[in-house]
Amino acid sequence: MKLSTRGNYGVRAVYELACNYGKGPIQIKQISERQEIPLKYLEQLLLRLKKSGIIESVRGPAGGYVLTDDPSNLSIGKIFRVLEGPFQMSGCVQSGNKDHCGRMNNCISNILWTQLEQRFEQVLEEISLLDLIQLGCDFVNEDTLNH
Amino acid sequence: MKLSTRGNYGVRAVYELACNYGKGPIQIKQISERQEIPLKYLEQLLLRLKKSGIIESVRGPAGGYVLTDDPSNLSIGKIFRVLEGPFQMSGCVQSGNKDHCGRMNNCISNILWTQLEQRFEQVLEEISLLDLIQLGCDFVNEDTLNH
DNA sequence: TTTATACTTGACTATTTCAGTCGAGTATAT
DNA sequence: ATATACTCGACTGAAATAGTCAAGTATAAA
Repeated sequence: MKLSTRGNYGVRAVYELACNYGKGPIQIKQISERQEIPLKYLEQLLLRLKKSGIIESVRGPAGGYVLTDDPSNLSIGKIFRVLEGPFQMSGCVQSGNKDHCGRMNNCISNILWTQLEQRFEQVLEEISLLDLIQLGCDFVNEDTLNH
Repeated sequence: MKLSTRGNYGVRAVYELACNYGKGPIQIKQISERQEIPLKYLEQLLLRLKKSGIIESVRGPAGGYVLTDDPSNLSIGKIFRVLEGPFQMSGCVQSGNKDHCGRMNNCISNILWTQLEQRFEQVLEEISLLDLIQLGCDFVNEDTLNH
């Protein structure tokens, strides 16, 4: 059960923007260096995050990326969904998909997988970028995450 | 965030055994047909489940597979772990892995990913095969899964 | 003791995704 | 003008996925 690096990279990149929220743009090169993410790969990820509306770009000298909204309004689930798509426990069942796959009615997948997907997404939804900032850069308070 | 078919197939296959718990072995061919899982692929999965101790095999005519333990003692998380490995939010951080990756201390991944992994596994751990049986083949009671 | 049944094992394969690279292009502040 | 910094499309090697194929081995029953 391995998730790709994209969500991981994405959260770390946006975290850099969140730390600087309200203080102007941060350059992609800076993010790349601080978070040790390959620059050209990061470009792709930030572009997708921009198209989704999570971040904005400022072109030209002294440009960079900024967060469009307050860190408290951005969950890590939203970042994951943009970069990795929604959770899918199986090909035939997607959250909210009501289409029948032919054996829908004697398939235990039916609601079980949908439920699991929803609960996974819920876990990601509960943590905001503000939480990450407040917990500090170098260490995360386990109690808060456990809530 | 797509999980492979193996966990899905695995739960469905073991579900067939769980329904027949205490009533003798079920043949792989039967599982394959009822759950519409490719026979040769299913062989691989059942072999792994057998080696992990979750199921046992009986060779020869009238043979097949049986669950080694009561359905109430088997979580779907255990099946997933055998067939897909533990949750990994990224390559560098695994639950319980205390090795340093060089930038461990200024990496927000550090405890965050570990926490997420644990909470995901917890979700899978909460649902037993008995739950699945009791909820019935054709429909799953959402309230129980939401608990 | 043969035989049919059913699990066991290893090797092989096509397709897709991942993770990343490369190179050219566009917008803009100075 | 020009240097800076984001944009975009195409390309690539490696790995995982989702299977298939072809041989085994163990055993109950005739």
